[in-house]
Amino acid sequence: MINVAIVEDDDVIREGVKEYLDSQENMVCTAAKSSVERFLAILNEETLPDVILMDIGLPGMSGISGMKLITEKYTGVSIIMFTVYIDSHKIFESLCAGASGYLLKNTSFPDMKQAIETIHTGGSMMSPPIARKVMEHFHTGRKKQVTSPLTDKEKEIVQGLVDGLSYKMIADSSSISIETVRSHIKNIYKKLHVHCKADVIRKSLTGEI
Amino acid sequence: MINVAIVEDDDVIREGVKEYLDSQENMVCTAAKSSVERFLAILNEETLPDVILMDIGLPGMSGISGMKLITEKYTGVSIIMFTVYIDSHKIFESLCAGASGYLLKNTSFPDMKQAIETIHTGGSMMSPPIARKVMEHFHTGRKKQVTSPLTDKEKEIVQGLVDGLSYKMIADSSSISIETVRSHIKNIYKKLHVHCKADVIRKSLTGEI
DNA sequence: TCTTATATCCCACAAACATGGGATACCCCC
DNA sequence: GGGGGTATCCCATGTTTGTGGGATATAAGA
Repeated sequence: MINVAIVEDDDVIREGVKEYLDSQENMVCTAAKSSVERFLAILNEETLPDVILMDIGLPGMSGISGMKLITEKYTGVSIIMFTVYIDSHKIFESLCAGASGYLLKNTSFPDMKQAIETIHTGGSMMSPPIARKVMEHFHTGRKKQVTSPLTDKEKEIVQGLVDGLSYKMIADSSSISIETVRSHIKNIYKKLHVHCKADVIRKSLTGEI
Repeated sequence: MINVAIVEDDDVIREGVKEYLDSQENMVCTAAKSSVERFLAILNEETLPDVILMDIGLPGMSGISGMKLITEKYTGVSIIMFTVYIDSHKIFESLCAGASGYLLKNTSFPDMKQAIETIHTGGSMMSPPIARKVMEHFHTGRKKQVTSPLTDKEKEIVQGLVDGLSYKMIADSSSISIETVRSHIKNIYKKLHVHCKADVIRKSLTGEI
């Protein structure tokens, strides 16, 4: 049984969600409050739910501020932001503050149920437009390693090192002699001005190459 | 009608997915290739699909490298990474390289279909464990000390390794004997279940410790 | 009190790595 | 045609690392 709470000021939505959740055989809505303040007033170790559906635009304290307070005090509770905002700033503020999921209010009840189940089992769920924003956030970070002085073969060797393989294992996986691997590595060290494997791995993982 | 291509070296999976997609009334699998090289050989403006399902662990060029080539040349195509890797490094490398989705291979056919539809309409989809990793990436400042089984001294040694120092250099910088460093490292290896320095560095840099 | 974890040190041996030499062959470019 | 870069292989030598054994001391728990 998954204990769920909802903090949402719109009466129709809040009560509708509560009714739907209570009608599921594997979950129960233990609290349905219209503001963070009212929710905090009844929150303690005993009433702590597994998952909280939290609106962002609330009267009084915002859902994001509320989430920060709750996650600081109680570990182990997962919070799903439940809102109409597709605004990047609110999304990333929520994620950075510890949200485990981000659902838009147009999400269907079955999808909401699935999201709650997923998050309860350690996964995470975002509505597709939110996921798109998050993805695009990473896409902006691509532009650098055109400067890599390494050849494809050398990059392949480097990947082997990063994967924790020994020279022998790299040689086998590329079907070349260990001596060839050693030779490539000598050239890699020269190009990168390093003198040990650890440096190559660090440079690779930190994006320096 | 959504044109989909799949690049996957496992014959059973590739043909199974192709068959499933072709049996859907709103999509068609226009290409099913076993390597990036073979896919690129038939790829042009006419054969360009709407969505590409791309394996990461492929013989020859990796799916991530393949994606970089494709997204650089053709804009407007969406690529879903389709793989067994839950490794943070691979996830973020994929996202930064322009992936529009990230599905694990245990994804059901209906979920896969939904992901393709979602991505085709401008959304994005990640398997829940992947979404969790992405979310955790934003959760700054919490999580560290709960996941790390290492003591402060051991973390100090690990930092030395990450910085590319030899045992001797770590010993000097901490004003302890090299034998003590070796002893700590033996304990670190035991705790992390690894057998070489490279693994420790990778785990540290990818946030696994 | 006894065990456990931590931190400090030592020895010895084998495996892996770093570095210096080579060699051959291919390809591209001037 | 020759020089430069790449890819492939080999040898020798010394260093670093990995792993197995120890030892001592202290602090924290069961």
